[in-house]
Amino acid sequence: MEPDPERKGEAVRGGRVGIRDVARRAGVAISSVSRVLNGNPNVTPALRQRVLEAVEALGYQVNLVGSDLRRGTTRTVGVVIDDIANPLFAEIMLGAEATLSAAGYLVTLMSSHGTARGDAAALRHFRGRRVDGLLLALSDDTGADWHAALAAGDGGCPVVLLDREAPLPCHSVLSDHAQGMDAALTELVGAGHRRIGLMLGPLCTRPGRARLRAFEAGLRARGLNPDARFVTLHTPATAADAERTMAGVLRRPAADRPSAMIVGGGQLLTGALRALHAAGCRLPEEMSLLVCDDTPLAELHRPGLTALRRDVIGIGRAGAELLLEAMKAPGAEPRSATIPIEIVRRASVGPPAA
Amino acid sequence: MEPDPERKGEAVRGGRVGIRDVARRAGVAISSVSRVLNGNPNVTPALRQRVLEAVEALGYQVNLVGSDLRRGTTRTVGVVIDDIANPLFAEIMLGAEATLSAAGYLVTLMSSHGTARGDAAALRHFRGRRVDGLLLALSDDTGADWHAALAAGDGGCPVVLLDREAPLPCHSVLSDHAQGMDAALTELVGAGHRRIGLMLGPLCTRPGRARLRAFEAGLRARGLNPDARFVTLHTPATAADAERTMAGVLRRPAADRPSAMIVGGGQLLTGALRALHAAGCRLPEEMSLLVCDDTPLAELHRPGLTALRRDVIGIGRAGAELLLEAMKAPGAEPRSATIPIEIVRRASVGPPAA
DNA sequence: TTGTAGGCGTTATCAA
DNA sequence: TTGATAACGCCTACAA
Repeated sequence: MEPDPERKGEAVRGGRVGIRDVARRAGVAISSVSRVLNGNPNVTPALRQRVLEAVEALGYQVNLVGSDLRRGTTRTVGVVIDDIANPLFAEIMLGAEATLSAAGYLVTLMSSHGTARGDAAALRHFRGRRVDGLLLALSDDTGADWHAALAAGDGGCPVVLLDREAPLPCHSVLSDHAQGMDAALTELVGAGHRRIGLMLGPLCTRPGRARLRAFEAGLRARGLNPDARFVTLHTPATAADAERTMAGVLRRPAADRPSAMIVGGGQLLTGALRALHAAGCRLPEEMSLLVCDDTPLAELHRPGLTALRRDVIGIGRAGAELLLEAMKAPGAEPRSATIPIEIVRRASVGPPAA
Repeated sequence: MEPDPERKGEAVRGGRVGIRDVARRAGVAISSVSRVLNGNPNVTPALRQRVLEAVEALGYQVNLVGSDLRRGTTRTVGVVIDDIANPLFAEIMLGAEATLSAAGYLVTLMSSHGTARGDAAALRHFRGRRVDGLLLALSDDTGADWHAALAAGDGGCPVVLLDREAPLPCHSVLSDHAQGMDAALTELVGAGHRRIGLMLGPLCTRPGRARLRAFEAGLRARGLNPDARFVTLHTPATAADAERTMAGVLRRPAADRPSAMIVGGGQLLTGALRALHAAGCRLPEEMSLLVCDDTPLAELHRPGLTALRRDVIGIGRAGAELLLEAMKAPGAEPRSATIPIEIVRRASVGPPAA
C-alpha cells in the first residue's frame, strides 16, 4: 500500500478536517481562510461568504495547537490550586476569572493534590503549553525546584503567587495572617482564656507558617506560653485527620486541655466539628472555638462560629490584576497586594469553663 | 536593521532556548536531543550525558505545543464544570483525577460560570487544544450547538457526560434522581406532610429536570398535587436567590405555606438556612427540611439535616473509567453508569406542625 | 484583495 | 546509533 499523495499525513492528522480542506472546498488559498477566521478586514464579502460556507459544510474547527505554536501566545492563563476542596477556592476563582476574562483571557485550572509533585506536573503542563500567565497557590512553596523555575525569569511567563512566598521578590497576593491571628488571640484572651490550642494545615505553604508564627508570637506578647501538646499540624489538612486530633483533645480531662481552640482553614473545621458533636461538647460552655476562615458552615452552625474573614473574591481579583500588569510589562518591579483580615464575632467564643 | 541570519525567528521565538540551542551546545542533531528527552533506548550513554548537560546548562524546557502538534495527542483530558462552587465538585474531581492520572493523563479544568456561552468557550478551548478526552458537566445541556459538536463524532474526542443528557446516545454517568426524590417523598409523606415545597436550580441541566419530574410524578402517585406557588427554580442557583425565596415562603401564615421543603443542591441550602435562621424558624417543629445533596453543612448543622446522598467520588471515578475505555476504543457503543441515591435520616424531618 | 511560501518546535521516518 | 529532513496546522510577511 503506497501512501496516496492526495492524503499524505492523513494517518497523523487523524482524518480531521483541516484548514487545507476548507481552502480547497472554497477554492481559495489557505491564508484567505485564516484571514476570514481571524476577522482580518481586508477580505471581500464574496470570499468571506465562500469560506464561511465551506467551514460550515465541513464542520471545520480551528486547531488551536497550530495557532498557539505559530503565534507563540495562547490568551490563556493557568491557575494551580493546592486544594480544590477548600471552600475558599471557588471564590478566589470567581474573582480571578471575572477580571481575566474581561481582559480576554481564558482561565484554566489544575489541582496539585497537596503534593510538590503535583505542583511540578501542573507547572510543566502550563509552562510547556505556553500559557501567558500563571496564578499559583502551590501545595508546597518550600521546594528549590520551582524557585529555580521562577528565577529563570526570562523564558518563563509572568507569575503571581497567591498566599505563597519565594526566596526572591515576586508578584504576590498576601493575606495578613499576622493581623488575623492577633485579632483572634485578643478575642480569646480577652474572654479569659489562657490555654489556647491551635490546629493548622501543613507548614509547607505560607498560611500555615504565618499563622503559627503569629500564634506563638502573640501568646508570648501576652505573657502566655504556647503548649506544644495543643498545637497540631495536619498534612494534608483532611477532615478525618482533624477529627482524630480533636477527639484526642477531648479525651483529656477538662482541666488538662485547652479551654479554647483555633482551627485553621480548609477541611479542618469539618473534622473538628465532627469530633465536638460526637463528644457532645457544648460550645462555648465547655470549649470556645474560633475558625481561621469564614464559610457557610461557620456562619450557619448553631451556635454560630466566631471566624476570621477576608475578602476572598478580592484575593482572586487582586491576583488577576497583578497578573494583567505583569503580562503587559513583563520586566516590571514585583508588586504585592495585602489582604486584610477581620474577625466576625458569633457565639462560639465565651469565657472559659473553669 | 537587517535581521541577523544567525537569529532568525528570534522575535517570534521570544528569545526562549529551544531544542536547537540544546543540540548546538551538545554538538548533536536535534533528533538526538528529542530521543534523549523522550527516553528512546537507542541512545549512547555518552550522547545522553552530553545532551542532559546541555539541557541543564541552558535551562531548557520542552515546548509541549510543538510536541502536541506533531504527535496529534496531548495525554490530557479536559473537565468542564458548570459551577465550581458546588460542594460536590471537589469530590467528583478527586475520583476522576485519581483514575485518570493513574492511567497517565493530566486533568485540566475549566468553569463555564453557569452559562451556555461559558460551555462553548470551554469546549472550543479544549477541543481546539486537542485534549484526548472530555468530562462534561455543562451549564446547559439543552443547546443545539454543542449537540451538533457531539454528533460530529469523528474529529471530536471522546466525551463522557456527568449528569447531563443529549438527544443522541452518549457515554454518561447519571445519578438516579428519580429514585432519590421518591425516597424523599416517601420520607416526608410518611411523616404526615401534605404540603411539600421544592427549591431547585435551573432546568437547563439534568438534575433540575429529573428532580422536578420525579417530584411531580411522585406527589401525584401519592394522591397529592404539587402546589405551583411552592415550586421554585433558581437560575443560577445562588445562595442569595434561595434566601429570598425561602424568606418569601416564611412570610406566609403557617397554614398557607409548605409544612416541608425539599431544597436542591448547589448553593441553595446556604441561602435557605440563612432565611430560616433569620426568621427564627425551628426545624423540624415549624418546618421540615430535606436537602438533595449531603454536605458537611447538612451533616453538621444542628439539627442535622436529612439529606439525599450518593457516592460522589464514584461519579468521578465512573466518568473517568468510561472515558478511558472510550479513548481506547473510540468507536464503541455509548455506555452509561447509574449512581444510586440513598436517604440519610437526621433530625430535620418531623411531623407537620398543624 | 488574494496567493505564495516560510517557519513556529517537535517527532518520526529514512538513510547513513 | 546518529543525522538530515519532512511533516503537524497555522499565521503573516511579502509578492502579485
